[in-house]
Amino acid sequence: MSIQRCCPPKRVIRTDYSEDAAFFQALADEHRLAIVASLAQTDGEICVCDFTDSLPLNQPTVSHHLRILRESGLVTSERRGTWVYYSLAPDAKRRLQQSLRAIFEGRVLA
Amino acid sequence: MSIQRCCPPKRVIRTDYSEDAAFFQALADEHRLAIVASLAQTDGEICVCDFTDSLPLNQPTVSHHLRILRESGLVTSERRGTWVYYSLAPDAKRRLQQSLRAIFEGRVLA
DNA sequence: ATAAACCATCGATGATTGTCAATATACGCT
DNA sequence: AGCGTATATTGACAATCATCGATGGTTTAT
Repeated sequence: MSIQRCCPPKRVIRTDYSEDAAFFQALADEHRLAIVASLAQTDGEICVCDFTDSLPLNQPTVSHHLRILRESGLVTSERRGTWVYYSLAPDAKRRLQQSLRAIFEGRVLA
Repeated sequence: MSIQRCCPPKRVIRTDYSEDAAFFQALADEHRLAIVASLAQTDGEICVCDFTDSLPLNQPTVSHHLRILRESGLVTSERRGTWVYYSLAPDAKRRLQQSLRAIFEGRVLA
C-alpha cells in the first residue's frame, strides 16, 4: 500500500511576520524590558541619567539599548538642554497588542 | 552656581524581567511567528511535515525553530507513529498577555 | 531484514548581538 | 574661549543565533 499521509494537510500560514518579529526582538532583552516598564509605569518621561544610574550597565550600553527601543518606535526621545528624556510612544501598548492579535487571531484588516 | 539636577529622580524599575525577555526572544523570528500563528489559528495540531513543506527553510532549520518554541513552553509536541504533531500550549496566549501586563502595568501579585 | 520516510541532533559557518573602553558631540556655565 | 557634564557613536570582542549538510534514530511498509 502506498504511504499514508500524516493527516489532512493543515494550512501553514504564509503571512509575513517580520514586522512583528522586529517588535518582539526589541523586547527580547531584560534591560530593555526594565526600561520600557519604567517608562510605562511612570507618568511622563525619564532622563537618560536615571537609567545609567540605576541599570547595572555602563553608559554606552544603556545608550545602545535606548537606541534599539527608539528605532523600534516603542519609545521617543527629546533633548532639553544637557539632558535627554525618553518617553513611551503613545501607541506602544496598542501596537504590541495588535501584534499579539495578529498572531493568535489573524491580522485585522483595515 | 552648582549644576542643577536633570529632574526629580524618577524610579527606574529593578524588577527582573529575564523570564519575560526569554519569552519575547522566542517570538523574535518571523518564521517562529508563522509557526505559532498557524498553530493558533488552526484547531488542533500540525504535523512537522506541513511546516517543512510550507516554510522556506530546510528541515533541520524547521526542527531548530520548533525546538526553541518547545523549550520556551509556548508549544508542545507529540509523536504518533512516524509523525510528530505540534500544538499551541493551552496557556500560551495568557502567558504572553501576562508578560505584557507585567511590563505596562506592573506585575500582578499572587 | 530491508527499504523508505519522518524527524532530531551534530558540526560548521556567517551574521547578529550585548557589552565596554575610548572618543566624539552637544550643551550650559563661567 | 574654555571647562565640565550628559549623551551618542565608534571599534573591538565574546557570545549567541539562524541556517544548512550530514548523520542518526525511529517507525512503517514490504
